Amino acid sequence: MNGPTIYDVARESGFSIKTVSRVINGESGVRPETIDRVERAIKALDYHPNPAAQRLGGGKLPTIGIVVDSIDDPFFGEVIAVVERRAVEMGMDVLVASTGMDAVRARTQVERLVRRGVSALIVAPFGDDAAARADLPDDVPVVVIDRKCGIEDKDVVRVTDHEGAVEAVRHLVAHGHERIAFLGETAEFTTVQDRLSGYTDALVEAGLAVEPELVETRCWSADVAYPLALAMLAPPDAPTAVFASTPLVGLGVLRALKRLDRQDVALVVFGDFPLAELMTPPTTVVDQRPTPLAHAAFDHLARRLDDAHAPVVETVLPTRLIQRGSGELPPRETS
Amino acid sequence: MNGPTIYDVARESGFSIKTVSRVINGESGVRPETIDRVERAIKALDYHPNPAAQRLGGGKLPTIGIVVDSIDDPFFGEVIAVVERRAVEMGMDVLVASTGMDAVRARTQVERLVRRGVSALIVAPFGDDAAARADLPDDVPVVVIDRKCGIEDKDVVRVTDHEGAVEAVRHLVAHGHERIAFLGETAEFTTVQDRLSGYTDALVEAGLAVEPELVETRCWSADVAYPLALAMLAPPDAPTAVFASTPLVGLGVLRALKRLDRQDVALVVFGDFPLAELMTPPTTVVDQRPTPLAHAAFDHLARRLDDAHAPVVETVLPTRLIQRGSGELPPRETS
DNA sequence: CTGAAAGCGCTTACAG
DNA sequence: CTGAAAGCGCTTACAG
Repeated sequence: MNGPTIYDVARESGFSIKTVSRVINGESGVRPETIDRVERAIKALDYHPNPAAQRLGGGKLPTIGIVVDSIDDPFFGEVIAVVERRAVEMGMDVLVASTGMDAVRARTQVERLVRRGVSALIVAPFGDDAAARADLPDDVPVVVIDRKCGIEDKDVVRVTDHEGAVEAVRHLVAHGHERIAFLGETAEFTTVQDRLSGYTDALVEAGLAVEPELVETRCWSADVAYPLALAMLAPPDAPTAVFASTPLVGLGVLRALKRLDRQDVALVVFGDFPLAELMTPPTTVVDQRPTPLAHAAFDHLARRLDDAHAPVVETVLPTRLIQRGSGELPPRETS
Repeated sequence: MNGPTIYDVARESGFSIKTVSRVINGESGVRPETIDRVERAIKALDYHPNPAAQRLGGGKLPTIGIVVDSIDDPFFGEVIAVVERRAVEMGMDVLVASTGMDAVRARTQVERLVRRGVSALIVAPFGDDAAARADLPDDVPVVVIDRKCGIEDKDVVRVTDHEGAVEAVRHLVAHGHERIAFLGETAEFTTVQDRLSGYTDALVEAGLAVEPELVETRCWSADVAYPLALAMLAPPDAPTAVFASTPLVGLGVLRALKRLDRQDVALVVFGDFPLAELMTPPTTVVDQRPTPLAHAAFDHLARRLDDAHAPVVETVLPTRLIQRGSGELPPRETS
């Protein structure tokens, strides 16, 4: 039931286990010929190091931990998919953990993964800035994704939240809208705060008033967003356009529009989502492109695994406006 | 940097490490008072057993491995989300692995997880029956999900593929359709074979002809399904209804319908998907309900973790037809 | 009901 | 450039 151990490889190759260990870990200062013989023995025996023993001996597990809001969120699903693929390529595997948007659980999940001995962590922090910062370990490489949360001592990969929101709202303005609603999640997140300030800035830039009754920041989930969107869009003096700060919020808005049987409300959603192109009209989005984001995060991870003291970097990826129809609707005639 | 060990707990509680070990593992034959004192010490020190040491000592890792086609598939995403939540409840964590629909990779992924020492595995097998069977280990509990692949010696949780397909096609027949297309993935899978036979059986039952040119089984992905659906639906004598064997295929069909600007083709998709209700018309589906399936799989896992020799069971969950509009369209007038 | 010993398969110092 | 020793933190037999 158990495979060959380092002792078997040592015997087979004629060297000591220490030398085999050196070869496995790619340490320098081993004669090429020795490396060759050891590798031959490893192949011959189909030897694979025991990760638990590696860890206990003093190393880390060949494992990457990833902590996200929820695994079945399409955005994070794509991120995890990319990370898993890249990890497998380097012979590592991936431990997933979700926070369920619960700050306490976010903390315990990170703690558990660190205790497990993961080599590195990719984390979408959750909670207020202070909590998010406190949750992250200092003895394990961490790459923060999606939200900065005021974290300065870790590598961060995020998108241009502010600029993306500005672009979205400018786009609506350019199509003639003057009364544009903002629907978003709680303002606890830097991300959403940035998107909200982008919204505000774009309005001011266009010389339009920021109407507080058109700003709704309590959309925690699609289910919560739905009635709030309904309330916002049902009245005769409803806004002619909506900017939704996340795909989940956008989903709530789309449900409300369907319910109201309205296809004349302009909509731009921050974050692309599957089937957006199949809506009627197809949904215009600001794409945050999870795949490049995940690749960038993994690149940083690999770099830091190589050199724990590499300088901290923050990568801010550009978003991209994808015009599909809903964002190009003209303002409807107000009754 | 390192937390307390079992020795610290032994010292703190006044017992030996063996007794502490007994308490940790819930072994019987320990005095209640002893248990109490040890647990108190564990709490006081905030002790957590080192998983790598547990594993190396002879146990398994408190870890569940899950192998699926792809992590960003909404169906599997939901399954993984449920499994992760349940696992965390029992203090275990989750290693994810994707096959990318590649039989070779399916094998190596399972092998890797077993080598890592996971306590149990949840696997959506990939490949032909013989390969799928050969891939699964016998020394680790395995629960097979979604596809049976002729596996008889493992717990299996799947849905009523045949009956679900029959119900879908009957539904279309009941709404007056006589020319119903089948679009699906390769016939390599039992799952799709069952859905195809359900389609055929329902047609025969209704006294309708099975027209080979209406059966397309080469839809590997949404991208492949799209042109095939286009080719099937563009001609003037196109079928009036479509049964899509998976959500991915359904997506291809929806794109084709959008492209053809047709809202009068009846459609039932096997497998629910997000935003189905927001299509025009809303998409009628046969829901395979990933959440109950995942819970059932986890229940089996927990049972087998308790008793490795529990009898093998196969759970077949019922599907559910959700009428949303697209499946209730009447046949269009043929030109 | 409890404990002392040996061992799991690696790694880290430390030698030479 | 290579190796012998000790130790990581648990568990499994085996005693008593």
